[in-house]
Amino acid sequence: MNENVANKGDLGALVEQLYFHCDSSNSPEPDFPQAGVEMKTTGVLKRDGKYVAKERLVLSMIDYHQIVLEEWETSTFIKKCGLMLLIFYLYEKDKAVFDRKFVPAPKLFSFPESDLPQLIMDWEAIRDKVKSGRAHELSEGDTFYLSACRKGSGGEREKLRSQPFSDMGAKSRAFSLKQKYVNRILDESSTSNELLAGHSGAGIEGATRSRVSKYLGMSVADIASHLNEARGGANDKLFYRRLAVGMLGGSGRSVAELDRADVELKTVRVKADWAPKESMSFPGFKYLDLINEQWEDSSFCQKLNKKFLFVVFRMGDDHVERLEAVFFWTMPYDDRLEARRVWELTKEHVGIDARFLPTSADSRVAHVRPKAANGNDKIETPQRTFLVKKCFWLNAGYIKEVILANAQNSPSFDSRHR
DNA sequence: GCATGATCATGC
DNA sequence: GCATGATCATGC
Repeated sequence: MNENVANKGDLGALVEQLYFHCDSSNSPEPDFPQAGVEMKTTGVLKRDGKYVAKERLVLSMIDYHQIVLEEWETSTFIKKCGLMLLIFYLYEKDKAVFDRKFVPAPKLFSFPESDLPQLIMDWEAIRDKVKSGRAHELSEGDTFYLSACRKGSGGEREKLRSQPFSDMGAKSRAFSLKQKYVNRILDESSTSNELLAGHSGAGIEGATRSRVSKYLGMSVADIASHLNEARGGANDKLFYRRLAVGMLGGSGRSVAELDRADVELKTVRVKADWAPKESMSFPGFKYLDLINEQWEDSSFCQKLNKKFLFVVFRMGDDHVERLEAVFFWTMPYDDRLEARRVWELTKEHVGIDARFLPTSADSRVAHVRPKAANGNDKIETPQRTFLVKKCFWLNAGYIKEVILANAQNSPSFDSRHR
């Protein structure tokens, strides 16, 4: 056993061999078959006095040929990971594995009863995607707690696996618990294990639907008075977001239950014809960072791989703005490829002349535009010039497509708009 | 009326 | 001080 910081599996293997005197293996059986316990070693960071997950917790590999034959209760996954010994260590960069501290205390973990409805829905969503011959389209954004994350390193990473109902090769993936979900496991003080209080049986989608149903079709003015919210100044750009958060039962800027599931909340205001007033912005990038990044590691890619919750307000023909639609959305595979193309194009152009980046005419899906405090808010480019900060945007036209495809059930959806 | 550039308010 | 989510403003 060599002491190699780079080998991410080493610490787990060391603990298994030196402490528990057993072999590390990649078998579908739990690490301790007699006890039915799977051991997982994972890094944590300390933030504001609390332990938080360094990353998602990767569990067992997904066998595309096997999972389509399975049900949750008797699945390979639940056999292996139904009961886990979670061993945490404090991740400190550049520290050799032997020197790491094991904090907080290990935890014998099984999935809480209240999370099961959602976990099962997640597992089934992954299985059913493979069943429909779309294993190659899997995305972490497909699900809420349990996701299908990329797994494999170096050359292995690009190696494709076969899937049962399609000739397309699919990237190898493993079940994983989202980072935010692991944070909840770590958070001892976490009182609420509920999905959305009072609606746990329905999963996050169902719970969200029942939360907002009473507001659908209601005018913005009525919603605001219901929630005791008021528009701030003339430039209150977060008013609609506060309404959305309020309707979803959250406070401040976010809804705790959706945060834990790593859901990206987006409020969209559309005109009578369902066209958004604006394109949709994403976090800014630094020119100098972008040229050294890979797509998979870019923040744009990571955002687009999330599950989104759209809260759509529409200006009616009667000039009254209403809550028109609330729906979850995951970016379709082909559109993720197109977003990637725009990103790669941007990376290439930033390297040549950062003044000229893709505009909305260059792609159906995404473009690049400023996102800065003002005209003086500039950062350095590879050409050693300084340009105003920018970010990626999803085109308003693309967002319109998404909304039209998902808002059919809204109170005043009119098929003529399709 | 859209595309593009410019900027605001807020929370951490 | 900056990242974030969002909207304003202007020219074509």
